[in-house]
Parts: sequence; structure tokens; C-alpha cells
Amino acid sequence: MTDQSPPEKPPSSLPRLGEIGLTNYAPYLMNRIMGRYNASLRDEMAGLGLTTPKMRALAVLSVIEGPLIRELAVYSVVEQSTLSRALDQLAGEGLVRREADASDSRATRVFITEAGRTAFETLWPRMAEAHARMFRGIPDEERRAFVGTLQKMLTNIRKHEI
Amino acid sequence: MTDQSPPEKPPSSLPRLGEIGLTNYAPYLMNRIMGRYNASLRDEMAGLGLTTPKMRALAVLSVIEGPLIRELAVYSVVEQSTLSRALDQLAGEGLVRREADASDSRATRVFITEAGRTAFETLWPRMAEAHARMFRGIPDEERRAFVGTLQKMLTNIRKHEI
DNA sequence: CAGATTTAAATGCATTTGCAAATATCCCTG
DNA sequence: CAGGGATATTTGCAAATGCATTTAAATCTG
Repeated sequence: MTDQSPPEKPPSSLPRLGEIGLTNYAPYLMNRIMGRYNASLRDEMAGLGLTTPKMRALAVLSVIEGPLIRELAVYSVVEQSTLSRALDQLAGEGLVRREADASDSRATRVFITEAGRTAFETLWPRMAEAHARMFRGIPDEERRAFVGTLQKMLTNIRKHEI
Repeated sequence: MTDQSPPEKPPSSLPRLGEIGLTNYAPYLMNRIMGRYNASLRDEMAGLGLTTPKMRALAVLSVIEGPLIRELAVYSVVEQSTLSRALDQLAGEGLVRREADASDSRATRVFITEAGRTAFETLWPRMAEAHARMFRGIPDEERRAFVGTLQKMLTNIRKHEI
């Protein structure tokens, strides 16, 4: 072996954030976008006595029937302790109902009530509007590809659960 | 004109969330993904005395030179009052420096210090790692398209500012 | 099958958050 | 150029958050 080996790759060639640029960095863009999406929804919901955790729980419950509370926490992206208190309120308002799990008496399942469905139905058009604004001018094909990538990303970041 | 007009389109044909499905709904997926991304970063940063607002401010300041505080709030997706307090801490730790704006004495510009840059450099590999995990197995071409869509979305949701 | 370990959910408590108000300065209009 | 509104930032304070603990029940292990 001679001295004339090819030049080493630099020890750490991790590109810097400044080199990538904020607006080419996906997590940054996603935080910016969701920050505004969530803030604008929060403002609209405030008038209806709904907080972000309550709104998210309702949204998930409109789709998923009777999940455990810890599952609902994952699906709705809310800390379990925060969710527990949000459910107190939602139950107090008659929008959801807690029900002991049949086979595990530690566990509680949560169901949306008819009133809860009605509440979500008044709320959904606002969410749909915010969604439409986000995707304004983006062709269907591109939207589908985008959602496809998001789905791959979700499986990537999941720990191993739900 | 006869009675036999074609059947009316239903009054409101807004598709329901249940019809779309949670995992086909972009805002839901984005909240799930960023929820976990942010949570895992937050856990890692906690040991270094960095909160999410402090970390975000540092990250932006590593790229943008001397923004106004209100600009930094937008860029780093942090409420301005929260940012104000985060900057108190960062300044106390010598990681940033506030400087009165030359032409507007109401305004303050924020600069990262050398110590701040060093701090961010120890933090950046963790962010890059979380980013890499998110995009694992997703080809370059798809990543580029994804970021392109995000950029369009960002311009869509911006009010009119920054 | 008793004891140790894990898991589900709720709760106590200190911290963080964000709205609204306060303060200081700037800019526009008559 | 004075006065009224707009803008930049900070701060007071009540509410929300999340970590750690508690309680209760299930599951594992020797």
C-alpha cells in the first residue's frame, strides 16, 4: 500500500442548517405550517368553548369507535394527563362518554355522543376550510403524492405501537 | 322547462373526516409526525437546559442574522411573549445578545453569540438525526417533491408578512 | 399462587404558556 | 407639529400543561 491513498472524506460532513436553508428544511416548514393551521383553528374554536385537546379528541372520536384513553392520546397527539382533563370537560358537556372496558377493569373506553357528533359537525367545516386554504393551487396528483410521503414518514417515526 | 330536472346536488357535499380517513388527512398526519418529532427533540434537549422555544430561537438565529424579535417569533413559531422570556434565559446564559435597533428605538434585534453557535452545533446533530429518521427509506426525488409542496403550502398559509 | 413488575388512568404540583394590559416609541393626518 | 392611532416589546396573571406520583388492576415469575 502506498502513501497515495485517495483523500479522506472529511470526518463529519453533516451539512449545516444554514447550508440547507430554513425553507428547504422539512421539519421547519412543517412546524411553520402546522403552527399557523393550529393557531387559526384554536382561535376559531375558542368561541365555542373548545380547546385544541378537546377538538382533537372529538375529531378522532368521530372516526374511531371507543378507543382506550391511552390510544386516544396517541391518535389525537395530546399528553395523556392533558387528555384526561379534556375528557372530564367533554364528558361534563355531554359530548363524550367514558365506559369501563369489558375485559380490563383498569382501562376506559371513550365514545362520542350524539351531541358530540353534532358539535363536531359544526366544527368540521372550519377545519375543512383551513385545510383547503393550505392546499390552494396544489393539483390533486401532487396532493396525493404528498399524503403518500406523509404516510411513510408516520410509519418511520412511530415507536412500534398504534 | 319540465319537472324532470336532474337530481340536485346534495346541499352540502363536504366529505366527512370519517370518509377521508384520518390517515389520508394531511393536517392530521402532519400533527402526528411533528408531535413526535418535537417531543423526541424536547426530551433530548431537556438535559441540556434547552426548551423548545429556546432551541427554535437558537436554530433560527444560526441562520438569520439579527432579526427583530417579532420576526424571530414568526420564524421560530413561538408566541412573542414566550419568546421574550426564552430570550431572557438565552441572554442570561450568554447564548444570544439583544441589541437596540439603530433606526427604531422601540425595536430590538437579536444576535447569536459564539457560545450560542457552539451550543447549536452540539444540538444540530440530534436534529439532523431526527430528520434522517423521519425520511428513512424515502428516495431523494420524493423528498424534493415533498419539500416543494411544503413551500407552496407555506406561502398559502402566510398572512402576508415575512 | 404469592410477590414483584407492568400497565391504565387520574391527580398533585410546579412550571410554562399566552392573552391582555402596560410602556415606550414611531408614524400619520389635519 | 400636536394629537391619535399604530407598532415593538415586556410583564402581570390566570389558565393550561406535563412530569412525577398515586391508585387500581392485570400479568409475569419462580
